[in-house]
Amino acid sequence: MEQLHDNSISERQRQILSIIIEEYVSHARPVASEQIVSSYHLNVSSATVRNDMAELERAGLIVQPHTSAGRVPSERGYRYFVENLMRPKALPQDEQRKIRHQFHQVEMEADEWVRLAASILSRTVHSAALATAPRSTAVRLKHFELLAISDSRIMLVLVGHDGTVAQQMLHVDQEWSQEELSALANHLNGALSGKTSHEIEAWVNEPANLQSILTIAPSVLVTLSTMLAKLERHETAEIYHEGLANILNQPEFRQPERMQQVLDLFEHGHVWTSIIPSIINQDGVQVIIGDEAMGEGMRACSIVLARYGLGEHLAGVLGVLGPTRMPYSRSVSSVRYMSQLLSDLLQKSYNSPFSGQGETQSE
Amino acid sequence: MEQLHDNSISERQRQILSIIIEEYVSHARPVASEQIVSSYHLNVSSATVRNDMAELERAGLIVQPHTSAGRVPSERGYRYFVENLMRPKALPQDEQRKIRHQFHQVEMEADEWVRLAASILSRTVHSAALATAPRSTAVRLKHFELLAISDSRIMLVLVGHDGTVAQQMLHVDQEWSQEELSALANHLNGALSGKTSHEIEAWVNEPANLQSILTIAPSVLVTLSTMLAKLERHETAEIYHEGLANILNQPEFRQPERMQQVLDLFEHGHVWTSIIPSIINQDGVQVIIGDEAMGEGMRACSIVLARYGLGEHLAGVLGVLGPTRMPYSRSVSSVRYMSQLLSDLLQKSYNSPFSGQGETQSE
DNA sequence: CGTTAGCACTCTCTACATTAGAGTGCTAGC
DNA sequence: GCTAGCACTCTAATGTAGAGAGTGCTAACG
Repeated sequence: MEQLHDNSISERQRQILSIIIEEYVSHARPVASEQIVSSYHLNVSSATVRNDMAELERAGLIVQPHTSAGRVPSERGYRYFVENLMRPKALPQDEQRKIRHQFHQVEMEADEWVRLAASILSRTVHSAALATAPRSTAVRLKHFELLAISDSRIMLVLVGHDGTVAQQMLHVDQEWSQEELSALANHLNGALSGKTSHEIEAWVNEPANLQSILTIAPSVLVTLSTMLAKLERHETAEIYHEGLANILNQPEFRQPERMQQVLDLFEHGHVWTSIIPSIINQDGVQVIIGDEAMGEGMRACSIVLARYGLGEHLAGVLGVLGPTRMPYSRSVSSVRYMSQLLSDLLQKSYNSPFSGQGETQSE
Repeated sequence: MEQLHDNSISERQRQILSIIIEEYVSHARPVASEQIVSSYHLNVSSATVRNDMAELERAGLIVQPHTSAGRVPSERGYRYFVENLMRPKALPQDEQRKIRHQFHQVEMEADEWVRLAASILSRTVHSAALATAPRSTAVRLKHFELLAISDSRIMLVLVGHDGTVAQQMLHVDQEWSQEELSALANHLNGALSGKTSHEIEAWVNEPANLQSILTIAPSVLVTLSTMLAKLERHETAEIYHEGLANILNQPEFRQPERMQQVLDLFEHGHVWTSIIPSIINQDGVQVIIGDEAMGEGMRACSIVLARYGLGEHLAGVLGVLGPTRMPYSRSVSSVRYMSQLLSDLLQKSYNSPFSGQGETQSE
């Protein structure tokens, strides 16, 4: 049925591609035709497999490191596998139980859960794992403080209704006493508590609201609003990571420059800031292979990511990063299960008084 | 004059030890007697140097990887060098200028400075660098919030007078409404704002203070006090790090297990939590060689650390981590200079309204 | 007694040649 | 369309020899 659909890859060729990928992923060395017929009973000879491999190579799905070597999947090959061939099955029951057990063992907080999730992921998939703590997608201001730091600097600290915090320095050209600042903060807290970034923005535009307030009020308000907005977009989210050693030990990262790139990624992860917001807004597990989404030079790396959270209200991202030679099926299963699990835990823990406007629900 | 002082290491032998260390540090390969006399004019022959080297080996300061190889410094050798031989001179003027330039280029905040400091350190010393943001050594409560998260959980968020923040979850056996919690927080904020952890502790012990307050008040107060105390001890301090690739590329970290150890150190740095508080309370640059302070297995690593900050009030830690084969002299100079520079910057920036009780100073 | 030239000895490293073997592509035949 | 068979290519492993690096020791020298 599917034979014609993508030009002229026969069913058996697909099967061979699958085998090559599986074998290569687990043994990290080129796969030979003889090896395929002996390990899997295809009812054809190695010569036939060779012919098929020649075809797969022509289609750009596998490559040959050198003349007398077996075949290795190409990036396109992995992509094809992930999209058409692989069928990730759920994690085995006992593994699921073991994982759940670790979570239930100790009563913990969201941040700890996320850290634990990264740790477990990195171990089950044997690669690096990463995760961000859950954040509300619509943060409401709970309270903020203005602190006089020096003549020209004021620190603004805000607390969201969900407990998230953010700090930012404000530069002003006039000196303000702590008393003046506290008074201003008091006044504004009364008016703004419970508002979102948009609502604050709107409030500022009501001329009446700004009368008889200190002259720095506008800049304070703008800063407040943008800080809330940043929180919502997860721009300031801290990213937990774990298991770097797992992938840096892999043969493909022996070359110093490859290693350098991966480490850069984790030390000042500019890349994440572009990827994470896009993941947050999608359902399901996303697979990024090679340099598909990241800059050139992140070849040799793949990422499997998923969103977790409570519907619209609270969300985070978690996933694994490994070499392109990665067990995609297992990774996808693990990431999917873990995101589901984390969502469930959050559900139980935050049957959330702040999830909506006034709608408080209880069990 | 110093000849006798430590048993029978002659002046020339010390000189030879210095040369061996310098050479080995920069070229990463065992140093031969011939190499020493040809590169440095010692006015003696290689045979003499060999005799001295035999003696140095007997003293445990150098070792020989195999029979026909040159010598390599031992951990004791490095330690001896750091304590008796090396004289770190200030960084060259132009380098100092270049570094200062990077700081002055952009007006920044303390956190950014610290990050930049780590980044510069890692580049000037060519190893990994780490730094913690400055924290007050006596944090006063500015404000706190109680947030109803679910039936049995309350989140406590506190803001210090210097802008530091901390969050913690509280478990309670009774359900509290957000209104009740806010009222309690309001009341307590009024009474406690400006107090240190000790003062809060004392306040709690005044029986009169706890009358007619909600029953969860005591646990809230205890939590508040311990959170403040943790802040002061830098236990929750985030550690910036940079330049991991610099050291993981070094030949001594080729073995996977070595690499593993270093990465563990950075991923969940339990080690730091014990080292950092002890550094905070000392002046000057500390050098930790091999597994002197860290667990077994951190062989092959050395750390050079120093405190920076404003007298008693505000302090942080910064330093570099590299292989034991590290340019100690340069590291010490760099760390010293950087800590001085950071202290100066803080001095100028935080001519601090909150450094003492009420003593506000201005320029 | 400290220093040195000389030398034997040990060990490593490199180059080179050789071989074994892995794996393919192709051809001819079923 | 499949397969047996084979020539061809390239890699990886092995062995050998020689060069070179570096030492320790000894005997001689001031």
